[in-house]
Amino acid sequence: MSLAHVLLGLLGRGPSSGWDLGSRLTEDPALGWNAELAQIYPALRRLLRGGFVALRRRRSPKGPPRREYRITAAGRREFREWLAEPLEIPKPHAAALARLAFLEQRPPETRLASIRLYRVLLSDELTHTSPGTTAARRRRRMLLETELHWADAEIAAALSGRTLSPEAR
Amino acid sequence: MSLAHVLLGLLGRGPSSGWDLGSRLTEDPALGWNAELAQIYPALRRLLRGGFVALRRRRSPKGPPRREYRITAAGRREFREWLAEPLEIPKPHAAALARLAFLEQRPPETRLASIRLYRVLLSDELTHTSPGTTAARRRRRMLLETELHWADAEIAAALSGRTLSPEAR
DNA sequence: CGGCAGTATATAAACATTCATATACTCGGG
DNA sequence: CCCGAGTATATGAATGTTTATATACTGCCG
Repeated sequence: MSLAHVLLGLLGRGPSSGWDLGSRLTEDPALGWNAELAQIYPALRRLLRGGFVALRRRRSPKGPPRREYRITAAGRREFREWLAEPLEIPKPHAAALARLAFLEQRPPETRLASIRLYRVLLSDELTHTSPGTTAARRRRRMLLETELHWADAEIAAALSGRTLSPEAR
Repeated sequence: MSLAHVLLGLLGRGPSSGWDLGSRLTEDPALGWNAELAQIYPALRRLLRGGFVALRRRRSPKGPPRREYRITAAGRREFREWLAEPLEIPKPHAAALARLAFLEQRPPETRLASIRLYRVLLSDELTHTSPGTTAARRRRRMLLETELHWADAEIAAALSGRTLSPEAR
């Protein structure tokens, strides 16, 4: 049950609404978790019922009234316990990676095209990535850079394998 | 719906049973997907009903009879279409990363301890990782190595910040 | 021969996540 | 003044995933 705890973590930095929490999750992939609003709203209600957050309605300059949640002492306690739980290397669940894993079975042109496309996505992502102001962001940036190197190496290898003239300097 | 397609991909390398597919998924994290047996068995049945795989029962040297599935022409077609779908940078869903993202809020000792623990996990994982025989495995290995570097840098930074004597050679 | 470990399949229930859809309020442009 | 875009909350249905549990067959050890 990570979503609830990630929300508590974000609320620990200051009160905010479900909408804001959703934006922060999708805007900062270094947070390590993503969720739709349809998931966040019920989660906040459960947290409220459990006494981990408190609610204050505020009318907003635009749009309907905001429901601002702030973390309670019980919420902080719960969050700290979750933070202290033993870490684990995550098990992968990513369609893109699954596709990459089967590339070897495809003809070289297809393979090359896929990796090139993935490379574009990676460099896009890297340019939209904020500089490493926290450990988690530094980590994410380093990983993206490594993936970029990997993609370049695979592209070079595919080219040299196809043309039989080693271009992989 | 990635699980079904990953199973088709694995079956493309040769017939196998639900049990074997499960083992392969958990043993090779470079495949990019993980699933429990409780999820794999129903998925295989759906593939069978859809005509994407065919079933043959074989008695095994030990244990109950194996149900071996092999991919059909329709299955290969379906798999190829899935492979051709556009790639996307995955959205993160990993409790460990979510914890790391909130480390900044914790006292330096806690932070240091957590990163050190994560470093142990990483180097464990790296020693159990088979050499890069495929693009996906090379990718995974490179990423693990990068994470290791990241962890070392963070540890060094935490130490120098705490002791005020820069040990980060 | 009784129990344990490993192989193998299976299901129900609980839980988590995504997708589609609806509503409401504000502001600015046509 | 109506419409679209952006802000904000919400729900139902479908789908996907995990956890707990059950069964069965074999070989080995005590």
